[in-house]
Amino acid sequence: MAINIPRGTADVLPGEVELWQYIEKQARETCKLFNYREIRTPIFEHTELFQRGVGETTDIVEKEMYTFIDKGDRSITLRPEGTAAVVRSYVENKMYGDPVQPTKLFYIGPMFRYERPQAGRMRQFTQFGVEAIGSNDPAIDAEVIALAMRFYTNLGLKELHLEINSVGCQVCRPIHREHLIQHLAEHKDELCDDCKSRLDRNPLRILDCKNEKCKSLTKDAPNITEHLCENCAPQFEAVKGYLDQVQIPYTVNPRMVRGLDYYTQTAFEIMAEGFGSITTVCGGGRYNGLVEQIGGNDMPGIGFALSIERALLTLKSQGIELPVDTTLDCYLIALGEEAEKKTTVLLDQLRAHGIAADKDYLSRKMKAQLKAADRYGARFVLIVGEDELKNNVVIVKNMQDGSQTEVAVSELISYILAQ
RNA sequence: GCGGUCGUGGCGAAGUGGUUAACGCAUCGGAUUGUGGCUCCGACACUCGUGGGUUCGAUUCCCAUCGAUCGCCCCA
Repeated sequence: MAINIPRGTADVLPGEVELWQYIEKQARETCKLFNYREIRTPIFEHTELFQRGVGETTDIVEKEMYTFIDKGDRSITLRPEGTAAVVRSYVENKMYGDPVQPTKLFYIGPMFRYERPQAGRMRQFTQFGVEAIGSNDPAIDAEVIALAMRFYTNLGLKELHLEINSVGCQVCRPIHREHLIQHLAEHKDELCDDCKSRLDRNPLRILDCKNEKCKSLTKDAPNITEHLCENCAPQFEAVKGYLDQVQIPYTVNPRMVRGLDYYTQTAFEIMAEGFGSITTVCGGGRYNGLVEQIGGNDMPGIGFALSIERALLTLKSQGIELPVDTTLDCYLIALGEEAEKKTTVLLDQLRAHGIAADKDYLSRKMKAQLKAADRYGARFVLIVGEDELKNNVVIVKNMQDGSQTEVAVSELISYILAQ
């Protein structure tokens, strides 16, 4: 019995990998435009990093981490998200001391969460994320959002929809939380089972419930955006103002919450018409307590993360074709043993001059070789038979229009390069 | 962790309690002895996911198991 791929993982095969390369290139170029620099951190970290950074009571830490004990008896975890690790590196490498500030970083890489796979949710998935650490300026909140929007619009995604909210800070959020619990406590029995447990664990989540009864119960629940403190309220207003100025449309969703503990103030999600039940294609927000939480100074930060898998699914469901090049410059066909030797030399010369070239290795008939050339998207087929060998020429067949000409072997490279 | 659907050649997809298991695509060969994308002809299944049960007989019925997929929870 053959061994198959672990659940929730996927092979990216030739044909699809070109789409990945294209998307990753777009991500890097967008970051370049916004002056964010790439950082690569390990795929595993000490478990404690995520327990402290992401939060003990989050679903990620409670039940979704790939954690194991290594041979040195250390508890290690495959990273379930990128922010905690980037902040760890920021603190460890004392980036707050860099002359250039704020610290603007991005990463692209695999993340791991143990859960049931479904459309757009895998156990190993790939996130592109951005972090700006060291500035509390609401303009940088808008910049981070603009970066994500620019990335998606450059890919050609349509019907993007930005939702933002402020989840407050250590001052106003606990107060709002208490208000909410008081409001809901009266109707506790009417809440759905999930929300009953949320009441203690994460009451803000109840506002986000899709259950109709819960929706009606929270209809006149206190709104955090109306009870932000004197720091958070103007911050939120300023972020919205900057978004208006760069003409990024948004809707305020006072019920939007983030699943990770470290978020403060600005929270946002980008939604898109997409696949299955999941439409969130980017999530992010400000995390002003996180750096300190991980052992650094009190430094503000903001970032987002998006999944390349979801981006690809969304592009596909919107029928958007990415411009990928899968052509081959030359395909060589040899007829006879002597010609075979000759094409081996020609192949090497073509490649040495930067011309992508290939030949048959399955002893197929000429007809089948031409078919193969066609499949490879070859622009030219170079044919060498006995006559050509004798005259020191090569037949160059243009696969677009079917025309062909004889070219002297000595002229071949320059002829192809001129095309 | 819970629920729905599904599991037949490389891929897609019919089908029946009884024996030669359709078809389409792809692949290979031929029509066209050195010329592709069109057409025609031909070739191509040691286990119909795995294990067990019912039966004279199961790929078809039942049970279990594994896997895939979609959804819930939660999130990217």
